[in-house]
Amino acid sequence: MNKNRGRPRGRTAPATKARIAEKARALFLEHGYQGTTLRTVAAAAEVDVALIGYHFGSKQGLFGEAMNIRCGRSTAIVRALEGDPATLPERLIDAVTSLWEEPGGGFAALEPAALRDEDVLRVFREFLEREVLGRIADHLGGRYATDRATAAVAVIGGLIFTRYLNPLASVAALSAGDVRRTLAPALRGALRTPRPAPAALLSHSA
Amino acid sequence: MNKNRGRPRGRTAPATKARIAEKARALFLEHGYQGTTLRTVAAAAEVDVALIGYHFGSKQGLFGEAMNIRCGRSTAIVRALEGDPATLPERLIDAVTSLWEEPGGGFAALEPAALRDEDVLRVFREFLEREVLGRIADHLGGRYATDRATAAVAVIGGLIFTRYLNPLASVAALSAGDVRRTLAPALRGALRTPRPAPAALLSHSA
DNA sequence: GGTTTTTATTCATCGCCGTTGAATATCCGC
DNA sequence: GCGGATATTCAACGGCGATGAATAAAAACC
Repeated sequence: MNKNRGRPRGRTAPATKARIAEKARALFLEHGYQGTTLRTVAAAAEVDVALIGYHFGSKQGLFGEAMNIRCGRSTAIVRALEGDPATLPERLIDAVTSLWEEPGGGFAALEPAALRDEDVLRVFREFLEREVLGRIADHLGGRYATDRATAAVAVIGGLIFTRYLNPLASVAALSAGDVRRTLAPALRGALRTPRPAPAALLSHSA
Repeated sequence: MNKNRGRPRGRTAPATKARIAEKARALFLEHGYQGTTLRTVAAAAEVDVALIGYHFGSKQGLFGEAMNIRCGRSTAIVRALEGDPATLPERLIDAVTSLWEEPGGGFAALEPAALRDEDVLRVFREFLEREVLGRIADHLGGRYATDRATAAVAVIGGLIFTRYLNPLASVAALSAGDVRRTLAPALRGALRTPRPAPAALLSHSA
């Protein structure tokens, strides 16, 4: 009976999906994850709600795909790994700050308030685990690669946390260059191949 | 007509309200803000959902009252600052892990999911700024004290973030001793007095 | 070129959520 | 002992994310 149902004329698939993702991204950036409902996304894309489920499976799926469009699968990290190992810490830190702060960068417009819910945090967790830790460990290689990459990820996560997610005045106030200068020694320490721990450090404290 | 309706016998007000807040607190800590529904709180307190609205106004009101019960401050950081400067990073890291993991420790019961709420985040921000950054900067002294303390706080914030608030498998899986061993080089790098930056590092990247 | 399968879309509905208004039973000041 | 304040349950509302069925176009098949 109804007319609007069924596959529309001449629409080759991906245009609609891309339009949904685009509108969703704009709304997520403006109102955060919670503040964006599938129904408003559907309305913005002039589409039925259920189509979002069809294309993206769930709201989380939509969020993941919509946000990964422009943040480009973090090729920034990959690029940072190439080049002089002596200045690797500086390049990694720049990659992170530019991810947020470059005009086209993925998370530029994300309000701290938009970052607080569990689903968004999960995205960062997966980003850090897969894109950052995995690639750094692969790049380092050797006996302690995982330990060194873990330490590096903790430092990078600290930068993200104290500058963007839950900004401390003293970190957020730094320029990108200041961040590089201030945090590079820590990251360099994290990446350094560990000497077998001296006994003095093991008979540590309490 | 109905039987259970109306004010019950002999109940003077605040017992019920306190019971609700208590159950709510436990559930918020266990499942986070989102993961806790008013209906489960009501069920745990053996009360109708609407009574929560009556006593607390809204879910946020309930959260605020339930969580504001206590906040303990710790002197662990101060103690860590005393002693051999050579092993200061190790002591600082131990102070943080023991804050969470010691049985009586202040944040032991905080589930990661509780991070969602703005008030909880503010507690961590103030903890890092006042308790950690301030004390470390005071203790270090000298020309670059603030920069060095900022870097240290970023590393410590990274530990808190990647281990407790938004746990990455590779960080959360470490023992407290592993954390010390893995992260101490990064923290040591952060605390090192910076040499005036060589030009090679400033003409850095892109 | 007709038939079948796959793809893209809307429609209808489900169960849960937080909130709100009304009903009702007890307590308390007068 | 009566009238308002208080404490509680009941019932419903609108909005959310999800899902299954219906349907129409396109693609694949023979």
